[in-house]
Amino acid sequence: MSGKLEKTMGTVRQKRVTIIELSQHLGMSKSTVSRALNGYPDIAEKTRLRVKQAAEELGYRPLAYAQAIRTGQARSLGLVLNIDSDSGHRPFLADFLDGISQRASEEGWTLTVATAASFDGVLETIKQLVEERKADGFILPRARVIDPRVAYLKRAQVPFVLYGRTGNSDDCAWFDIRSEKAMEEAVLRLAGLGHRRIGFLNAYEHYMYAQLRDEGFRSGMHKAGLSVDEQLVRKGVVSKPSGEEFGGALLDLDDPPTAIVCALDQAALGLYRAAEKRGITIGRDLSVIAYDGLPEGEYATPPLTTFRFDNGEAGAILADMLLKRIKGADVAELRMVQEARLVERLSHGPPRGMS
Amino acid sequence: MSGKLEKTMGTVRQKRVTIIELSQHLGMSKSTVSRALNGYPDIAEKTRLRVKQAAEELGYRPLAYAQAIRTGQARSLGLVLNIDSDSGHRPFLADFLDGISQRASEEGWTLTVATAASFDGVLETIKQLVEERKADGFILPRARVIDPRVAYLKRAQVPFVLYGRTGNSDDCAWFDIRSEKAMEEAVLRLAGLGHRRIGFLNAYEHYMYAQLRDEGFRSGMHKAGLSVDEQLVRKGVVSKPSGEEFGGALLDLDDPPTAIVCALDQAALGLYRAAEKRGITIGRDLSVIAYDGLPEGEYATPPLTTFRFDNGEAGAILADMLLKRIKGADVAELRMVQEARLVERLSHGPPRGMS
DNA sequence: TCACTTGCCGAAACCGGTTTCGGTCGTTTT
DNA sequence: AAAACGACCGAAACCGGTTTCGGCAAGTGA
Repeated sequence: MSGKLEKTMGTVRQKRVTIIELSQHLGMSKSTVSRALNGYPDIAEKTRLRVKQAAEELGYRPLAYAQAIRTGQARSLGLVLNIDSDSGHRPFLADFLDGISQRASEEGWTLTVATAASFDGVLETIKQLVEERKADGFILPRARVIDPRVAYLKRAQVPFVLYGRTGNSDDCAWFDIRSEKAMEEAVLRLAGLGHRRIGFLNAYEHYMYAQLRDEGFRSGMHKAGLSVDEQLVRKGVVSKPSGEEFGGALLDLDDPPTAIVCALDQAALGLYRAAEKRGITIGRDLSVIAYDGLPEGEYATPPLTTFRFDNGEAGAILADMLLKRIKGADVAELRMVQEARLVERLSHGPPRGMS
Repeated sequence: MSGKLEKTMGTVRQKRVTIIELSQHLGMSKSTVSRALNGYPDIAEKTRLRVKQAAEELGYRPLAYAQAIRTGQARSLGLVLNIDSDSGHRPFLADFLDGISQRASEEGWTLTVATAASFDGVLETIKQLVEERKADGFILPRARVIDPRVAYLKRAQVPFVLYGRTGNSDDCAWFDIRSEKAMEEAVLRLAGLGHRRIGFLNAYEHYMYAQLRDEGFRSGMHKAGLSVDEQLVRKGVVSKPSGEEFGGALLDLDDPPTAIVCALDQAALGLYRAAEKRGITIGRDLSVIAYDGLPEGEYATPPLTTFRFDNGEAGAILADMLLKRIKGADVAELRMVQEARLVERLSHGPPRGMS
């Protein structure tokens, strides 16, 4: 019988069994209990079993923050989002989060999420989390070519993993989807259908992925034996309105493209509007291939051909990497790329007049 | 000069200034420093200023977990998601999260997110978080009529707020959107256009919102002077496939409805497919009004008329309530409802033959 | 048989804060 | 002028764990 400790009256905050109570119940010192539970080798196996069983019975669970004060680990992964970020990136979040926190949970870790209103705010928030030690490491979504988050975390010696590469990610752990390959494939496929004037709606070039997708686009054009008309490539189109604006600009050219590759589904969706306003039928007069796999794309008219990747998987991989990194793994072994998968729908086809 | 503490060599984990160092720097005891920073009244204002300034200069920031061990608060809000939940609910998440963590950040709190694979798992995860004290309170999305999370948290005396009401939420804090009102309005509007046979595709009735929407639907029918044909109301349709199945069933009736109200956009989107397969044109042969404001709805053909609510706002409100609740506010003052806004698009109109 | 390990555990220090308690000093009351 | 008081701060306990260190008893080798 454990006795003596259930005396507290009804309304008091649920009593919790502490390590001291557990040790008293067992008739041994709390240091022994602690070491038994934490797998120290100088505890007899028999004792360890007794302790574990009693802990189970009494429902003992150590306070995370009490442990942290000595170990220095909060057992929490940090993720800082910024709100004003182009909404094109938002839909990912749900799956991404699931992936991360699922993997974290398996190890008894949790995910600490914070948001900031601007990219500068993100850095500030990360600093705060680091200084208060609310997170032991960070997942950094949407790597930038020059990324101040990376600079800070390196200096502060805090573990992190990148979703995407940076301009110089030699000494970083990262995971990325080879979206440049997807862009190349998009171009090649369009060229294969007979398109020769192919446009490209890209994102802001301070995002590393935008730079990579640009390379992919150009590489595809090169492989297809086509030359890039710089008039047909536009940057900074990451939203529906900008997609409509820049996409429309391409359509209004004297010699408009017969196909447009979009780095983002959102841009393509904006382009749809521009085309509609001009009486251009996508899939017939104009081919479009994009990237992201947003649910809206499936319902657009015509359904949008796009590249998709499971962001839940990405989240899980990143969480796994970060966990390993925190536990001391070398960055060199924490790098990984995967391919996006083409979802062929009806927004692309042979150029008008060739069908 | 603070002196003496910068001796550590290069590669060591960034040195942090502790309260002891700060107190030494100031030439006073650490208890005085602590109380000065925490606003105790027995500290001279002049002293408090000196301390605050020095803290600022040295960049002192207390460790969250070191504070927690004495105060018992981790300064973190808990949110436990379940993965297998019908995907119809997922898109909300991004905005919702933003809202929560934004509000939390303003108070120096963070958001701890965990996921579970099943609803039972959610309860287990919450228990774990509570016992380890990784969160001081919880936001419970998607209240159920009988909600085990509520039962547990009440017993454990842990603060929480509900997103939605439960069957008996008298002694709970909650925020909800009056979706029953939306359903009523949908019916009234359809009836006003001349519809008399109106169907209803509802969600699982163990969700409180489903029960409320059912009431709203019936209330609308009643106010319109229409009687409810039970044949035309179906439950448990929360996904695209089930929307197609159950929606199709309604369309296949001998005397099919001329309009269908959907408790969820996902259901409506499934219904769109069913209609398409049967050669029925939505907006002309069949009117549809749904609820959620998913982005897909805007791109569906025809664009879906639906009720929308800003989930970022909901998140912020819930976080605010939870914070207040944790600080001791009474549940009676922590209740709030808001209305969803109708987004009129092209999926509804007068019944065939009346236009 | 005695010194030397080795296995196992308890005592106590420690982590970095917060909170309680009591003491000093200048000021007011009587 | 003594007593009472209030403002202000320091010493020390405390929170609930983890980790270091030392000691005892049994086992081992010479």
